[in-house]
Amino acid sequence: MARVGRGARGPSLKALTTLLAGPVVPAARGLLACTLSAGGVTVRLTEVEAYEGVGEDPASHAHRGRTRRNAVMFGPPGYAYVYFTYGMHWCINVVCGPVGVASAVLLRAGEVVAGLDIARERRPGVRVDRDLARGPARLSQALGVDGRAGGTPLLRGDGPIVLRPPDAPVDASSVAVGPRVGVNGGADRQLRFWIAGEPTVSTYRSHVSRRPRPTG
DNA sequence: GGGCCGATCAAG
DNA sequence: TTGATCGGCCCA
Repeated sequence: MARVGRGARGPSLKALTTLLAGPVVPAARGLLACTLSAGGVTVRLTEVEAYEGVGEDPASHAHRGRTRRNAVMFGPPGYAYVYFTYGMHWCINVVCGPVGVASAVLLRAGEVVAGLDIARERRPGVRVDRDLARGPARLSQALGVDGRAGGTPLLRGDGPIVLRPPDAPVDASSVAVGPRVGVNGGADRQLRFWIAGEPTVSTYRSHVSRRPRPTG
């Protein structure tokens, strides 16, 4: 769909900036295959989830309106919303939409493409490189990202986290869609996007378990 | 001021 | 299947 000229070259930084300022679904799709660099490690994003803003998406942190915690979501696009959950995990979001619209994209998984040694150090016990950034909290841990990176710009290139457009665009036919993970409200909506066939995608909960009833 | 729950992960 | 572990948010 996206006709980006210049051969196999992906979208420009400017194009990505524009994309993030718009509706969250195209923004989420456009974040696939982008690279994210922090703390000496670079990952290629393989799985993301879109979250709408106030009112329409019960699963969104901004659903109930603006609070001190989610204030970044209401700001300009292209900034990091980093939140802490389950008493131990950090997760990274890219703020989307214009100022006042609190949509965001949760970065769920990626493939480590640079800084492999550092990522392995940050995630001791991981046997397979595929698992280094497989899952939102793992992704943050591999990059060494925590709450301190919250509210910083991602596209400017001078912050703790640097987001760059993909080297090569993702073919639309290779993007898979499904329901979001661990979401109660709005679970029926198809707002999770990943690159089909990527081993780094956390597909273990891609759909409801279909285990047959023991006794019928 | 108190209690509950969460956009998770890893081990049994 | 369940424990770990703590900040945000709701209710009193």
